[in-house]
Amino acid sequence: MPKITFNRLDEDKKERVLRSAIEEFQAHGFERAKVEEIAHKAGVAKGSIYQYFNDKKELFFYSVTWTLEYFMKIIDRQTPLKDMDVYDYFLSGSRERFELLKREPLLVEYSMAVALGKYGSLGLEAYSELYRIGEEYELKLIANGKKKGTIRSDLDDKILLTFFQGVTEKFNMEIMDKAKSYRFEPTEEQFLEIENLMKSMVSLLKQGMGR
Amino acid sequence: MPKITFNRLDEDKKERVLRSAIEEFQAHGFERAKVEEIAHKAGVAKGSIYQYFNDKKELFFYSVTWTLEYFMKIIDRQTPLKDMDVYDYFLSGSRERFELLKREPLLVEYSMAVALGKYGSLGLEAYSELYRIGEEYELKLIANGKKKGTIRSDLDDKILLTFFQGVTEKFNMEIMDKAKSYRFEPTEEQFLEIENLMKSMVSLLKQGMGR
Amino acid sequence: MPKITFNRLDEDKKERVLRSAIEEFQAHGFERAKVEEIAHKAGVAKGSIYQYFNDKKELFFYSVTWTLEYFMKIIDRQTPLKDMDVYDYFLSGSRERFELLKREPLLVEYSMAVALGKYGSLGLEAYSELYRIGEEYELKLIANGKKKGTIRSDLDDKILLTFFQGVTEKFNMEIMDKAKSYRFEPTEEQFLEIENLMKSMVSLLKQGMGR
Amino acid sequence: MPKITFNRLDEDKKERVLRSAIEEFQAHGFERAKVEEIAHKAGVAKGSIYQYFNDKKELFFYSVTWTLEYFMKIIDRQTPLKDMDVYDYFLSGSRERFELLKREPLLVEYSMAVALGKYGSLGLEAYSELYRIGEEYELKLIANGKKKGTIRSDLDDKILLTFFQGVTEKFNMEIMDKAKSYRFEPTEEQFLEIENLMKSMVSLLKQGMGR
DNA sequence: GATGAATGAGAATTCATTCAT
DNA sequence: AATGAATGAATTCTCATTCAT
Repeated sequence: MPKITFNRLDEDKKERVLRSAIEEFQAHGFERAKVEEIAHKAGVAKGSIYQYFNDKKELFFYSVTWTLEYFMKIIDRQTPLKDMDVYDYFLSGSRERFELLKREPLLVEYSMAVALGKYGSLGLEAYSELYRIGEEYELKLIANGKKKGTIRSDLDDKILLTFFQGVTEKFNMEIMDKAKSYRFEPTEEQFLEIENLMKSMVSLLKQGMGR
Repeated sequence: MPKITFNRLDEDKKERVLRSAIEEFQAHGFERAKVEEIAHKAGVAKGSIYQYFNDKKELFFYSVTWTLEYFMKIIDRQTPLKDMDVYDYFLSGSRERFELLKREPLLVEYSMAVALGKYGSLGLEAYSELYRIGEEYELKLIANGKKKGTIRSDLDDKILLTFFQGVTEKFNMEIMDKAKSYRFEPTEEQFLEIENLMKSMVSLLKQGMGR
Repeated sequence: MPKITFNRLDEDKKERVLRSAIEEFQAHGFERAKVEEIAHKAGVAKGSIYQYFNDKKELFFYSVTWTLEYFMKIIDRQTPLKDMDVYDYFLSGSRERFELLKREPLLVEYSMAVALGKYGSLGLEAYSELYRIGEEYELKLIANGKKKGTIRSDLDDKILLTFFQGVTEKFNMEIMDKAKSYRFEPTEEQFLEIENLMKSMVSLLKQGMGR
Repeated sequence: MPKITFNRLDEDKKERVLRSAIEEFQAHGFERAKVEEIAHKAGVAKGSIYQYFNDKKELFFYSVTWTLEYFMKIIDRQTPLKDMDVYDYFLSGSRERFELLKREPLLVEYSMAVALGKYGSLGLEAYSELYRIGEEYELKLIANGKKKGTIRSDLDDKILLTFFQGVTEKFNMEIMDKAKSYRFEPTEEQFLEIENLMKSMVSLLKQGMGR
């Protein structure tokens, strides 16, 4: 969706532009984010932004897409997932996210913000595809769980999914908040707090969904 | 927080102004909401808005406050709550919200949007007080539950709260979505679907948190 | 120039309105002075101001006129002046102004501000008449002085007037500044400082203009 | 104090903008001066003004600063001044000002207006520094005069300064008024009138301050 | 391709003045 | 006569986007 000009740029500049955009969007929201400021932070001229993208909206969309693709690559690499247990899925996801958060706080927060609808319809549009994929996958896990007998079968799959999502979303946000406050050099103690949080949640999930 | 002039207005006009504002904010977000449009919808002159509020931001804040107070009054009236069970609390809350949604879809959606952070820091500021109150209350219910033996005591109260909130928030949004799509004249069947949703969730909550 | 309505008011209210106006004009200048604020300070409704005056400009003009008339009355009462010496005139004027300043700092400062052109063409218009009268009088004194031999006759009357005005204006401002800083209860010492200032100036005037 | 953008402009455009601003401010005062009009006169777009300055106030400040700096350069060039006599100082200053007035009536009038407080606190702020410098210099001349015996020593330096300033300010305004009315092509006769005015004033100053 | 100055549509805000009660 | 809510013209300021260099 960016113009060809953008693709021809060297990776470094591309990344600078996108990260500047994300920082600015996160800091001020879409409307109040200034193209000039984005350009400045990226070390390029304001006009250049318009050589790369048709308009601010397109830059926003692409910054979201880019972020999600970044995660997809990582997640793809990390999760063989076939026949994984829902609980393990959740656990592994959280652990990854925690690691990721230390490495890429900006991107993690950005994707969360978009996912939670903080950018309104704009963000959801860009996000919807990924969302659908994740949901599909989770439903598969739930179906598997039922078959294997690790998940109660008296409730509808959709309902179990809602439950699962509710718990994991909230929990992930909690972890993010914690991790953010530890930001630089999380101590062993803090790491354990996070671990504990995750285990408790799995316990709740398991007990709630289990038969 | 509005100017005295606003308070002296007759109820009808006050409400028209606030509802117009809420509609506009919901439709376009804070930044893109136009004061002129709000005034027009309310049937007053643009300048009048500035006789009532110092600026757009103040109008926004007050529209949120007003919405929340509207709910508080209703909820106060409906919930004696002393020694209520967490599960019942949730159930009763949801039922109320469902009723409310039919009566006041605009306000319910608005408060949800604010609560979920869709208006960014702006909204959270206005909302934070109410949020704290709700949380406190829920913590009390959890503590009670533990004493009475209806809630497992191997987990921290804070963690149980996170679980509780995660499930209920998601669930409420689901209910809202359903209700919105039925909007006018929900059939018996649809009503049952909602009922079922609520019961399932209580079951999940109970099993997850119960001992 | 005010409407009949204004003249029918009791003295107290008239004065409150005018003084409020003057305060506001002095504090913020004509453009930024708010009619609402003037009304509020005077304890009347904004609309009432428009029952008294056609518009803000008229209120301003009248406040200037009123101030000048206030001074005229006092000066008339105090100066029999026939055949007075220029130096005595100056001295007496200054002394009066000093006394006045303690009693009516607002009005004195206001008239000075108007006279010095701080209200632009607006103020000068209202002031011009009084200015002409004062100048005429001073020219007469100068002519007298020449006849009596107390003023050098090698210079033009107009030039001597310019000199006289330059010195007295500056000097009066100096006195005003001093007096303002002493505002409440000027001590004996401070009074002497003012006295000294006045005498020095007369000496300079006398020596400069004298033969 | 202007933004970098302004500094990068070519001299011609910079000057057009500043002169337009000054014209507009002089014609209508700060409050009623319209940014749009300034831009129009300068032949640039309204928005451009805001690329150059943060707001109208900043434009005003800079227009004053620029004017004063313009004079400083000229005056620096013209006055070696070491050990100059107060009277000569005055005379030279006036002559310069007269010349300047023919060349730059707009700037001279503007600086006078600012100096005389016609722009209220706004203008004085920008002007105060220069004012202090001038005053300091004049005090030095007075002290010198006393030492050399050309100035009476029975009066305080500060008082003599006040006298000096009062006379020169008024006189300069008189010269300005005259010059303005002759504007283009002052005849020999008119020039003599001005000369005469200056000489008379020096005589008055000398006699007043001399021993 | 890069740059950054120029543009102007668009929105918020102000406040003198009007006018119904 | 008094009041104060209503009005909208007028102005400042913002910033995405264009375009000449």
